[in-house]
Amino acid sequence: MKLLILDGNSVINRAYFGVKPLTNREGLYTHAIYGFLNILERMEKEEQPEAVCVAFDLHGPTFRHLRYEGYKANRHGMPEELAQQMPVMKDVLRAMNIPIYECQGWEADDVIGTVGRICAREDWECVIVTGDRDSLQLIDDHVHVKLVISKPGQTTAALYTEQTFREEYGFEPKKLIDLKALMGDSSDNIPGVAGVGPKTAKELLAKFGSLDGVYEHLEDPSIRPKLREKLEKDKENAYLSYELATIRPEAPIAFTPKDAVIRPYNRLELYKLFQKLEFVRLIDKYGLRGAEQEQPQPVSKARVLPRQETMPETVSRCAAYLAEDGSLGLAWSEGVLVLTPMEIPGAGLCLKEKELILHDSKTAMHRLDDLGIAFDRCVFDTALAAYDLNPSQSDYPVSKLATNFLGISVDDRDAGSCAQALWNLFPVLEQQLKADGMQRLYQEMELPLCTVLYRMENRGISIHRGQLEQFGEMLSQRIQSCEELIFSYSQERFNINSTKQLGDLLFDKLHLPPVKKTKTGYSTNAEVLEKLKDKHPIIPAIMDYRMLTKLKSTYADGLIKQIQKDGRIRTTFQNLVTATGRLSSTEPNLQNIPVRTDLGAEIRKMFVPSPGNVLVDADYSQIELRVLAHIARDQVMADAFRSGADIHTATAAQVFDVPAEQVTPLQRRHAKAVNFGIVYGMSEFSLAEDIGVSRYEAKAYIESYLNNYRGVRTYMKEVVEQARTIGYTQTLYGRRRYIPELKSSNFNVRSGAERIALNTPIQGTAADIIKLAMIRVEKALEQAFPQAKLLLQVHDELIVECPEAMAQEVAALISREMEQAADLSVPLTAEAKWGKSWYEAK
DNA sequence: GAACTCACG
DNA sequence: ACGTACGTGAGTTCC
Repeated sequence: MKLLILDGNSVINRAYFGVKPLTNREGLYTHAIYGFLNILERMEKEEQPEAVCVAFDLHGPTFRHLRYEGYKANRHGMPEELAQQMPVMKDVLRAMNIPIYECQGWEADDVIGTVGRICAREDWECVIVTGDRDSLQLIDDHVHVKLVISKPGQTTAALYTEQTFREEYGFEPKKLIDLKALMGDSSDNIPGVAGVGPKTAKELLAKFGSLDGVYEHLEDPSIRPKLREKLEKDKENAYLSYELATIRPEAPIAFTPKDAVIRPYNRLELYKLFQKLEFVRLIDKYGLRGAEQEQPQPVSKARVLPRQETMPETVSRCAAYLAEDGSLGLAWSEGVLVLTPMEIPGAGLCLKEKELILHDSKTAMHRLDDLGIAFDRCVFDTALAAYDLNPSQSDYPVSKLATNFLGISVDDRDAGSCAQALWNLFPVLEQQLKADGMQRLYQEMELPLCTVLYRMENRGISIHRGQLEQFGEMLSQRIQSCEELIFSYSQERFNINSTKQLGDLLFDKLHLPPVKKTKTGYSTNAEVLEKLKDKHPIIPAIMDYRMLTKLKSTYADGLIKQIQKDGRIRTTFQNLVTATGRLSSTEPNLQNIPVRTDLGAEIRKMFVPSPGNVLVDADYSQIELRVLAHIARDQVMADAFRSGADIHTATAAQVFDVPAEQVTPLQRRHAKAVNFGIVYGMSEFSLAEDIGVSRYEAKAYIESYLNNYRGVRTYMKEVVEQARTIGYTQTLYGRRRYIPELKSSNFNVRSGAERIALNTPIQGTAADIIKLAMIRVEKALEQAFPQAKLLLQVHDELIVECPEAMAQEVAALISREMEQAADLSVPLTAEAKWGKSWYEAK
């Protein structure tokens, strides 16, 4: 068992100097707290302790800590910005249920030493986190020190054990006191012996072993007369320094390691504090989103199961967890079993006919595959359930769920504890899903989809490597001539990829008018370049360069790297990532393959079917607007869709009050922009920007739009209002997203939240519908055309490969299944095409 | 690691 | 008066 104790003053001091000053809108400094939490999180991750606590000096950050950092302290001994953060820091720790130890008349070091000694007595390992080398004297076989070293931009920590200390210093940790007694420590007001520095002190110790040893051998001939004189003169100081440097591990504190065992956060308190500190990202990171609405969790809902030698074959349901190191934990109603990676092959494990509880089932299925363990049915995925309960978190490790839902502490590396936790989490999460009205969403959409995604990932898609390489070579040539053109204009060579260098050239040397600024300098993005393209011939060349290098590095070179031995590329579909319920795609991302430019779309020619097959590509037509028409119950928009008309033309006809036949292409283009913008909660400013009309005109468009689509106007207002009241917004199928920022007093934060509240039900419902469609398509193909395989999903589009001969029928089946996936008040249409490449099928 | 840019729906 | 469109992932530069 391991306890982590932070030297609070030292750590917050490191944090304070390690990050840029930051205040919240009330002017309260927050950066030291942020940095402290960062270090705490890092240390917990690296050390995986069972218990955590913090020691503080009672009088706040001391003069010596600051001097140590080279900081010129004011007359109060510490900067106001740090002093201010101390009480809030302690509040945060209290909300995290991390005990704080401090003791009148005793320094934090003494308290830490005391804690270390008690740990040793109870056979706990104690790891001290500090930025201060003083604590190194406490090292023994139970006590280790994690020394935090902050360099600009990064913070690392080195673990010191007896051995590593000895390697660095050449003597035992306790002798650090003798060293200090001799050399002193100006930052700590320890005088030492005048004229004796680190080098001499080390030499003396190496020879005579200790301070006493040095004075016993004062007459030793190896001590030069001058040095002997200094030592004699400051003997008293040396022994005083010895006392001062000695940490006294006898502070009168009530402590046992059990007091510090990691407990669940006080979620509501921590949530409120993070809100106050405006640590919005931490709210998600700590899984606190929606904490306002929750009932307090019971202390512990977990059952501890006894370890067993084997799992009986009669067990019909079990939880299985694969730890990072490859060991497998199994937990069932009576017991828990752990198999190390070495034991797994010989265990003859068969999980067929068992109902499995998995954590991130899609990944788990791949890994079980790799191990050759047969399995069949996953009845619950704990990570997926946690994601559905709150999709805004950054990740869903078992440790986090165990803390939040069971009130226990679990090490993510311990397969047995994790399996046990999964077993215990299952009923709790299921109950919570039910309570939040997401049981059907989970059982009928999310869980079945995992198997579909798992199969799609296994299948991959075939890529024409040769053509892709050829395309890359062509790009290289074009990039080179583009570069030459740019340098002929710039009169100097520079790194075109560097926005800093490019900005300097365009706006300082060539004196082009800066259009926009970023946090760090001039903006040079496509939008800016577009506005400048007529002002200097270098601009179009840069635009070309950007396009070409993007295609080369991300797509040509990037995809080639990912091609596997069988000529296929396999993406990972992330189903636990987005806040809206969409999927995402990584390594590689196959959801952002170019299509908008002709040259980019060439990439799609390299995505090809297996021999003898075709790719069928089916996409929903205007699914988000149809969803909007349905959810907003907008009769006018619904009628437009029912009539089968082009929605942008119909919108233009409404907005500009002309017959549909008389809508000009420009009017249609503007109406299309409004249709899109509405879905995102766009302002008139942005619309004006987008379509190049005055703000005044843009406002008139929106007004006219909302006057015609009355249902949409009402919806926009009501959906935000409801979200503010209940704390979350939801899709047609009950998927939730908590949006606490709706109550922010910061205009920007609140406005952003309102747009999210408006957009999420639309984007999320569309995502739900295509998920249902995927399950239907996979099933229908399996039955009717088993050679046809679903390969990719791109938000509103499915890509299937099938033998050429059945293309037409398969296409018809896919579009039918997609269209019937949801029953809305407007028709849902999906068009399917096919061809010998993705390019042709689109 | 943060910032910037750009690819997609 | 504010600052100005939702959701993603990847490559590059710079501190």
